[in-house]
Amino acid sequence: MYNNVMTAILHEHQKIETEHLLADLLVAANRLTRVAASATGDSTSPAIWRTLSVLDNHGPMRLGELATETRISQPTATKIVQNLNELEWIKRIQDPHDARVRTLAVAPKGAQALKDWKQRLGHALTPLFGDLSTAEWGHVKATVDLIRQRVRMSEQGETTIGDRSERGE
Amino acid sequence: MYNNVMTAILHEHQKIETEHLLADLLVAANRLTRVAASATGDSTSPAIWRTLSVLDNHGPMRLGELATETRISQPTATKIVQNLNELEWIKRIQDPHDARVRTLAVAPKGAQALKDWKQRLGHALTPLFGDLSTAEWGHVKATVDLIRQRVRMSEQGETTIGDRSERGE
DNA sequence: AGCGATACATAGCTCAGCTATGTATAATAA
DNA sequence: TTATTATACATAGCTGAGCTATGTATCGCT
Repeated sequence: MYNNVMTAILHEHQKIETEHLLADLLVAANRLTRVAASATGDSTSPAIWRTLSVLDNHGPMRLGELATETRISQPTATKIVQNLNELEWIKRIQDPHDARVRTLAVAPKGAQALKDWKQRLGHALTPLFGDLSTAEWGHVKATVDLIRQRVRMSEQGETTIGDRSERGE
Repeated sequence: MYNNVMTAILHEHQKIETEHLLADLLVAANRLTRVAASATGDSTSPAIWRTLSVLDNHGPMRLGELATETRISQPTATKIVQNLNELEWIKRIQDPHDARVRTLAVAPKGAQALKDWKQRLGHALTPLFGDLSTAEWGHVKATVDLIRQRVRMSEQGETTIGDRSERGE
């Protein structure tokens, strides 16, 4: 039965149109973000959750590291981190060897907030996604894993702009 | 061989943890958006592409319709539409029966811009996604289709805030 | 001791999101 | 027909995320 689903994909879409698929994925996900925002009434920005998630998955990291990892400029990272700090969702740790460095770590409050948000979001979208089959959840999970993996890959590959040092000034 | 992939999902993850999966999807997609933005150097905002895509898929629609469909407030829709209009990517058509209504449609220039963007994005992410198997593309495509379908479903379901008329004022 | 490089902060801009409110037109009731 | 209410969109004005340019403090090295 599950194999039928697979066969359907392989036969009906033997040639999947991948040309626009990634763009369509981003647009669809963006729309889903809006649906989620209105369904949960969440006023906290996606950037906050993104940053907190990265910090949570990756463990303690420097501000600059966080900026390049999440592909935002260093000043933008500074601002988001300030917001997270005011919420007491992260803590800034002074590096004992380098006074310039602020190492960032998720605070217990932040870990809880993240967990709660994911759960709230899941529940809010249950009316829409509650009836998904195991196979369909499998597609979603595979996609999430894929994206995560490739985003991690991208850390080395592409051009990074933002710090003077990296533009050779 | 492709069946092995499927079997792997079904056996190794017989019980997929769906609790946080949707949140993880949104976060991952958000990160991918950042990767794409930095890879393409695209200065045009995701909101512009989202709005243009919706208009392109749906066909001509009113501003208010666009706002509820994309789950943004009417004033936000007005602003985005103004930006799209300045780019000449959409056209505003006067409704002959109701002078208040501005019907919006994608202009040829906009359709081209959207197509070009999707292609640029696809190419820019080829280093990351070029090696995906047919099965993996299948997962992505299935996920995109799922999201689209459920987002469309959400039009009726959830609470809509934004217009005075809908808050009973 | 001094000087370039580095890590982060600040200033100041644009755009996307919001609520509250204004304005013009339609629809309806007096 | 005219006045009232409802509707469709625009405007005002705020916050936060994104950016570039630049400032400040510290490190590393000569």
